[in-house]
Formats: sequence, structure tokens, C-alpha cells
Amino acid sequence: MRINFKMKRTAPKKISTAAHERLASWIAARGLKSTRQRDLIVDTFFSQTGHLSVDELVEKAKQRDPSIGAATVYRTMKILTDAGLASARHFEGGQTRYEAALDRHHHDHLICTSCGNIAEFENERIEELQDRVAEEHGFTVTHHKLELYGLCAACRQRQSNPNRQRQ
Amino acid sequence: MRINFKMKRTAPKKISTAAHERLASWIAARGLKSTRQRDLIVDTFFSQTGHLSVDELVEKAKQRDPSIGAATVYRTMKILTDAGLASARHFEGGQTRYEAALDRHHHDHLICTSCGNIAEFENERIEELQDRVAEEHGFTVTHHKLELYGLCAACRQRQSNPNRQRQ
DNA sequence: CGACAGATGAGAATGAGAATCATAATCTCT
DNA sequence: AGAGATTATGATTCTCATTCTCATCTGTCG
Repeated sequence: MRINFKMKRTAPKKISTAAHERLASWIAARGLKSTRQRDLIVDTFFSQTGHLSVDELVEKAKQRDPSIGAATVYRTMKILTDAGLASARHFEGGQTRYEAALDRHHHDHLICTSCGNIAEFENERIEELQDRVAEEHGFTVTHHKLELYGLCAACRQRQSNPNRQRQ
Repeated sequence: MRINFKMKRTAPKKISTAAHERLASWIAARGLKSTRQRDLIVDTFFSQTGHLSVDELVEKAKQRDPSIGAATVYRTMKILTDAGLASARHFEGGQTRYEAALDRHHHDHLICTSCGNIAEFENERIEELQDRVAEEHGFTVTHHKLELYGLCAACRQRQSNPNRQRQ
């Protein structure tokens, strides 16, 4: 199954200065350097919403500076992830996707296999049950992955009314 | 995180003739052919327990017939999957792992990130909650992925008693 | 400024898996 | 059993995401 994920366009996001500050101290704390490219990529990332692939990020970054290399984007996203400012997700489809993680609660995902739309949800009850299951098996859970794949409302509609809404 | 998954050694499995029969009719039904290699690979797969990577299968198969090619193992596992006799899992670590699927209930997984041990569980309540969540978001779920990562009992013990049990 | 550690970009390397292709094996029909 | 048609095999190549390498460049700190 080859899915063409698209971004979810939800609330507009203000470019968080908190993120920049946290990144700055993270970088300073371990002798890394602050560079033009890094800033540009970070800026680009935080000015988008949704779950971005590296490819998409590279494309957006190159619009601002065509000399940006893909390797740098990979490297930068790794730093952001390590600093807790982004989190990497591995949905079906083979690419890693990143989402902003600053001050975000843990959440899981609903993914439309038709249009690639990604919705998020939290469910405390499910988490509790997971912990209980783990406990019963003697496991200590460090992280988990819960992804629900299927059709979003729009795509279900489209499939049951195939005569309308064809591109 | 690079995890070295190992097989879970649970109940011994008798080499299911039911599986062979089902495969035979599947193969017959679509004009495929029954070959020595295919049989060998299928046999090898069903004589193992747990969640096997293609690599591991290739290795085991080559022990019986060194001329077996990796491509054939990939192809055969795809056929088994299509026939509903195996199911492919994509845990962290990058490789696809296959488990026998004949007459098996749906289940999810607990994965030890230290020793690679994989335990299985079913939880009807979690499934119900997932469906409810999906419904609230207008999604129709076709499949899902629930994986709990952490330390199994043995590895937790080992880590809290680091002076014992070091290799 | 100057040295040096860290960063960059291009391209090569990697690894899992799919595709290709010439050859080989199997099935069907008689 | 033999022929012909078709599928399978194994080696190799290809793809794709990601990482690595390396020569060069750039912050940073004294």
C-alpha cells in the first residue's frame, strides 16, 4: 500500500520563540553551533503544521535557500528530535514524519489510507489498559505506538458515491 | 535504536497440514505452481515459532538448500501473506517480520527493546475504545497497529542488578 | 584575527525490498 | 512421455529513505 500523506491543516501555528530558545540552549549546552541553515530549517519546520516528511521539508527549505542539502535537513531534524522539540513518527509508507513536540501531550493517530489525512487523539482509558496489559506480562513500557488506519469521513463518502467528486 | 529481535519460544508448533492444504488450493486457484523451493520455504516457516525476519528465514532455508535465493523467500512470504497464512508485521528496527496466521485471532504486541522478545496480547476493551475513537472522528478503521515497547521482566531484573548476568 | 571544533553539501554507501531477465522447472493437453 | 505454454528461480540491478564520508567552509572563543 503506497500512501500519499498530506498535511493536516488545523489551527494556524505561531512561530514559537520558545522553541528557538530551547533549541539555542540545547545547542549551546553541547558545543554545537548555530548556523544559518539550521535556523532556516527549524523556522521552516515550525511554520508548518501537521506531520511533515523530510522530503516535504527539504522542498520547503529549498524554496527559501536552494543550496540547502537534504543531509542537513536530516541532521537538523535529528537534533530537534533529540532536543524534544520534534517527534518522529513512522507511519505506513516508509518515510519518517516529524511533528512539533513542544508542550504537546502524548497522543496517537488516525490515518486515512486514501487521502493521507492524519488526525490525532488522546484516550486516557486506552493508555491505562495498555499499562495494565503490560503489567500482566511483566513489561515496563517506555513508549508505544497506536495507529488506526482507515477511511476518513470525506473519503468514505467519496467511495460510496463514486459518481460524484471524481478528479 | 537498533534492536536485535529474537524469536519467542512458546508452545511447540506442529507443522500444520491444514496450512499446506490451504496453500495448495490457493496456488491452484490462481494458476501458480508448486515448487520444491516454495515447499521448503513454507515448511521452514511453519516449523518455526515467533516473528521471523526474511533474513532469518533465508538463513534457515539455506541450511536445507544453500541454493535458495533471497528473492524467492520474499516472493514466497508475500504469497503466504496474500493467502492469509502469514501476516507481516513492521516493528521498530526496519525489517518486516512474519508470523503464522492460520486460525489466529487478531492480537497486538509487547516488544522488549533490550532482548527483542515479543509477547502477544488481546484486549477486547482496547479494541472497542479504538472503534469508538475512530467513530468520533468519522473514521472507518480497516486495520490498526498497537505496539508496546519496553523492558520484559527478565531484562528489567538484569538492569536493576547490573553486577549479575553480564555477558 | 586565528585556530579549531563543528557544520555543510555533494555524492557515495547502505539496507530492505521490488523489479528484471535469462534460464529452469512445472503443468496441461494429447 | 513429449511439447508447448506459463510460471518460478536466482543473480543481479534498481529504488528509495536514510546515513556516511570527505573536502571545504563557518561559528566560536580566546
